[in-house]
Amino acid sequence: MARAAKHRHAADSGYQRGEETRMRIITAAIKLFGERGFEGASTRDIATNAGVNAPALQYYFDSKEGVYLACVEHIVSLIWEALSEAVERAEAAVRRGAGDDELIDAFCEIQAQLAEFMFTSRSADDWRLFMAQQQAGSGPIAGFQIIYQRVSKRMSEAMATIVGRLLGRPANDDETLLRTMALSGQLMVFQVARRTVLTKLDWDSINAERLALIKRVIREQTAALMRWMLASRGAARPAPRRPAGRRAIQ
Amino acid sequence: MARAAKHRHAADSGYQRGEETRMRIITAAIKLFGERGFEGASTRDIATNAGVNAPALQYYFDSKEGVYLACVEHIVSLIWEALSEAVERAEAAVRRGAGDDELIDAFCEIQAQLAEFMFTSRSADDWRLFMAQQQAGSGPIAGFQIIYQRVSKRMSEAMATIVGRLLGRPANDDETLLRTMALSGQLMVFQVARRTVLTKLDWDSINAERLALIKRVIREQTAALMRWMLASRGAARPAPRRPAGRRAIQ
DNA sequence: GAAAAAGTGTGTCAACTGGTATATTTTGGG
DNA sequence: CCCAAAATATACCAGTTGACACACTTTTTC
Repeated sequence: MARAAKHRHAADSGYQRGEETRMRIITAAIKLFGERGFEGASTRDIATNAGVNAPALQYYFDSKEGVYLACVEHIVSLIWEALSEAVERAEAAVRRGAGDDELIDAFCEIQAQLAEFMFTSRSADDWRLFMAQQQAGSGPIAGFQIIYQRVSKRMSEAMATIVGRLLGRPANDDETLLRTMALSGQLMVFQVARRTVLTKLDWDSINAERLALIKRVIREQTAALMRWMLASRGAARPAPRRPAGRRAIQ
Repeated sequence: MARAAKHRHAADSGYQRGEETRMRIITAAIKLFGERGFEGASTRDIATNAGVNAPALQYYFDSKEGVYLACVEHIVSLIWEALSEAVERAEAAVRRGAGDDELIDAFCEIQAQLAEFMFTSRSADDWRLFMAQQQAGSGPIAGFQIIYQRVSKRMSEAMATIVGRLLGRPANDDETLLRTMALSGQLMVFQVARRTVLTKLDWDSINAERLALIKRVIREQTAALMRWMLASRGAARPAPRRPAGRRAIQ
């Protein structure tokens, strides 16, 4: 919080109006950063879009980078708000040594919450693009990493721990982590390549029914994969030729 | 090809020197567009990096957007060069009504080729970032879609057809397409979120050994999922209790 | 070997960028 | 009501951007 002193704007003042415009700026910035990337979005456009004038950005956030980081903070807090419950449940399940089915369920629940948030959160389109730009390398990546880790690290550690349990491997094992990421990729692809998805399915948007379909597919496949992991646990690795898990199917 | 007339440069002239510098510009542009996005990369920087002066870009490509589209064309042709064989094999397997195992293998082979290309292609880092920027929405997206479809459409149709066969559903069915994409996501995540992957695994780069591990994980999980699809084919959806087909597994 | 085409270099422009200095207005507590 | 803090607005700066006009050199062709 040492940085806060630099701002001319006292973030925690009793003044309400300041907080409001601060929020308007962040909202507009997320949208424009998402659409055009960090360098592509000009501070002037952000200001106009937020209904303020250009120096307001310096007043509230010191610099363009400050605006960007404030956007990250805002998005991260939104995500965590949506995921914390599921993640904490998963952590608890692991701690108390829950059974395999329960672990699988906890994992799927995190994914389900994530999917729900990805597709239904208000202004989801805006921050999803923002995140995509970030992954692509746009913006002050160092600052992003620091802030983003708050939610990402904890979530993926919870997921990796579960996968590790099922595999009978350490949670920080290379293979465990890779498998966890591949699992997450099933859902992630719908966030990152949403445009491609919509085009290929000839969908105009994602309504409740379609979201339910996506969630079902992801859940089924994730559960199937995790049961497969369970079944092949301990099996000799280099010979996966034979039908190792006959009754591994649910 | 109507656009070609606009260029002062005759792309198919006998002149060799022109083609060379044209290529140097594209190479430099892919790198810079990838690092900084379409708007973040300046034509001057691209020119300097390519060892030419600024107006050369207008001379060869008419405009900044022209440079960008030429980059897309170049990348797409590289990708297709790497994937065409595997895709054509898959298409052939489908046509001749090959067995399930063979279809699964053909699918995995496409993924394997893609992985190989993603991680080992010369200057892979450059065009991967370029693609990531594109997916994020940076750059003249309309032009990209048109060009990119040349490879993307055919590849994903081949993959969807195989998945459809295994599921006993049409290839253009919503569920088929979603499952195909979720499958692809397992690999895609390593392209899109490579930075996250490297950080979480504490890897500095991806060497041959690590690539082999990734490919094995993806292949195993993809094959497992596809066998699961096969096994649950025809089973009543809400009650996947019975091990419907044990002979279906491999 | 000269004319024409292809390619390269120099100088310049108007538009826009992020940021600053500096009013002016609005707000809230005494 | 008053006045200091908070918030908003005006005018401006130096640097960069994409693009252009035009002169120059190299290569090909007849």
